[in-house]
Amino acid sequence: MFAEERKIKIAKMISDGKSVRVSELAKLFKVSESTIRRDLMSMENHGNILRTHGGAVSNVNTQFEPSFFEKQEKHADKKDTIGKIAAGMINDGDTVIIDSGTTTQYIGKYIKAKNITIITNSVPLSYELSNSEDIEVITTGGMIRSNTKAMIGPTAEMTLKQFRVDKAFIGANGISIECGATTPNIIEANTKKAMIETSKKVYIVADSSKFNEVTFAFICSVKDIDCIITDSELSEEEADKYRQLGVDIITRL
Amino acid sequence: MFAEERKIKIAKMISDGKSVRVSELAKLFKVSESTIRRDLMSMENHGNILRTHGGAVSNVNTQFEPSFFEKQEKHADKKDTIGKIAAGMINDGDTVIIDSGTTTQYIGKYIKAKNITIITNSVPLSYELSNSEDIEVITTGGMIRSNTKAMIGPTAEMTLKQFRVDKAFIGANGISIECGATTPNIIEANTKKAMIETSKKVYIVADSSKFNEVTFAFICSVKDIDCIITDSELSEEEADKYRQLGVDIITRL
DNA sequence: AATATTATGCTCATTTATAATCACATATGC
DNA sequence: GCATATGTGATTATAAATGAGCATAATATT
Repeated sequence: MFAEERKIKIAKMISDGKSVRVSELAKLFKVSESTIRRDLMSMENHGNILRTHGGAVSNVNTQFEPSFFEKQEKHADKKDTIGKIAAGMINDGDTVIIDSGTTTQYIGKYIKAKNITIITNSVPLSYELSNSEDIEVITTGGMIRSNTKAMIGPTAEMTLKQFRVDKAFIGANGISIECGATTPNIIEANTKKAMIETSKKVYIVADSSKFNEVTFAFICSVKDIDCIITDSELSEEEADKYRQLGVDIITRL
Repeated sequence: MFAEERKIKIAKMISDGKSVRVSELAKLFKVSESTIRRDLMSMENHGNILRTHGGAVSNVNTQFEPSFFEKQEKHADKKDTIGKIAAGMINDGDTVIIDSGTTTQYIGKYIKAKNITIITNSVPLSYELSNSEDIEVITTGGMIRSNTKAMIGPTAEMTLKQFRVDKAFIGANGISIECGATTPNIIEANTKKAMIETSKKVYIVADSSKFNEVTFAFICSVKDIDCIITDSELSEEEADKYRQLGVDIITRL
């Protein structure tokens, strides 16, 4: 490992939003702390990190615009857990679709499976996943919605028709027994429909606040859903309603 | 084994994401370390790689952190100017293809035209452009190459076939009168070909170090090119050779 | 507030890689 | 044939990267 490679990796860790510690980096790269300090010093001189006592943090707004992250802030810890649960459903060798969205975004950081293929219509997620050596990433293409960074529309749907995958993780803004899964944008809804048609097994990921909500555009009815991954604040009575319709409800690891 | 063959092989190793060591390359090719160093030096001057103490690494895994690497990346200022010139070619209402790559990436920040549609296969560029209200962004989709963050392959080509645009800005690693435009990766070359077929007018963007270089995979011949945007270090004699073949050469604003 | 703990900057020594030579061989053009 | 250019290998002084030791500075604990 060259000094430059090490610095690039450190820069990546920091720009991913993680803060780093000198001691940890030294262990991770198997070099002395002096070396790590020198790395951080040169990186700070180049301008993109901010050193702290004990390590370093990012000093710029990371690649994703604030509005995108602001959204993520709401229910962030719940979404994080949901992401972790969903990632655990992915096995070695799987082919998977991951929808764009603030909740599905969290799945990426917890994927441990090797040798998997992921199709996604999320620009930031595709970027993140493509840094992993164990994941082949395919994007759907399509028009980008500027606020969600989702690739949608006929192009995305055409791409999805070319594939057949094991599992699809779909986000939704509303879930109800009567109206199924819904989302505000009709084009995005169509893209989600195409994802569902492409997958053998359909997982809906949505925090508990989305239940008993109905938004504008229809994605699918409850019977089309194999499994809903949500957080533990969903009441047992509510969960049972879905279970009686044959939908698995998972609320914890 | 010719020197050029050796360089091409080294370039391929690096563009596959591997880092290379001078000592290993010397053993592998059965030449002295001096020779390997000379190879790497010339490759670095051509902007293809980033040398390190002991070897070299790829210089293209850096797209989301431009400010950190700008100083380290060779020809950054030239690429910046080229990007500015290219952006000036885009008029209000145009439909445009922008290829992935370190040079084309610079086009994004200078686009001033309103009400335009941009098709791109670059993940970071699509992200950046989608923040602009005046630009409709469409991505090609496809497999992501982890080091360049380019979406390539049959999916990308299929998407491109659905459209017809006014202008395409294509990057290339080598340009020569005899061999036309070339690039190291054959799948990426095919995607570039599809872009060229989709566009009425073809612009090649490449700094002057790319001239009289030939890399592995063929993109298009000189006669397929309408205009080459490069920097002012290209000699007038060289430029005239292309002009005589009907190619516009632009080296400054 | 005093003290303990931890992190830092600095210097130095060691290892390893590099640039700058020179020398030699092999093409290329006149 | 001769001059010139190009590619290569060997040599060596110079430079870069690293780790260790230690006094000083920053944080944590009592």
